[in-house]
Amino acid sequence: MVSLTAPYVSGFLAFREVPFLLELVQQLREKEPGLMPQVLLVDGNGVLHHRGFGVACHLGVLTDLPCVGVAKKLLQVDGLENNALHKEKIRLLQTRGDSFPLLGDSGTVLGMPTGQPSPSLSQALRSHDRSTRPLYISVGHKMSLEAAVRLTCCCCRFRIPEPVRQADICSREHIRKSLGLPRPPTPRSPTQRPVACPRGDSGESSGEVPSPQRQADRTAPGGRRSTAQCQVG
DNA sequence: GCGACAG
DNA sequence: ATCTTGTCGC
Repeated sequence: MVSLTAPYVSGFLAFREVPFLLELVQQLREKEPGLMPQVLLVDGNGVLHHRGFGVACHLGVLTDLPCVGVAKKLLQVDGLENNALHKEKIRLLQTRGDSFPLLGDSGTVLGMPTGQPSPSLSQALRSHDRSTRPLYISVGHKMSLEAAVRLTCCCCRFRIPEPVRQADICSREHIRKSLGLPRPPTPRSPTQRPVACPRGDSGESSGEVPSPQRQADRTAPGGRRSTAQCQVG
């Protein structure tokens, strides 16, 4: 268990969570180097960020590991807006793997279309056939956007890539146990449905690095969870 | 009152 | 993130 002290401030997520994530990676390096992931899926943004340096970049630099930013909501920066046009583009994402580029005003680019070469850095991705809401993938560290999008999609059994999802589930369970709280009901959300995985290739292997976090303010809202993950390409 | 708001 | 309410699919 850890206790987060820094408050959550949009644009400064890394300053709240990175110290704990970094500590976990370092512990892994020291105690279980064989389990060191080749890449981290980070719950948050990479270069899709106010200053082009979100938590996925932050963690990537500090760990020297390839990192992918996997956000569940669009961070509206650099002119990017979750407006009608954006929603229409989302609507046009038909199947798993479909994506479109997120182009910021700065021209510096934050995204590009799947498969097409361009200096883009982030994309809205339909991660699952049965999920309407996209994921917002951005380069974190040492990875191309194309690879980041493909990897993320390959990790999705449901909307949220399994490494992130499992870290989330496991950390919540850990907190629940440690607090002796009653079981939260299993919500039948209209969002996620059990469907098939991407591919059934033989050479599959994936490790998981749950990174539980928490905060312990009495009245303050915001029980925390996990973030980083790994996956073999 | 309204929009923003990674987690 | 968390919380509610409502809908739909299995």
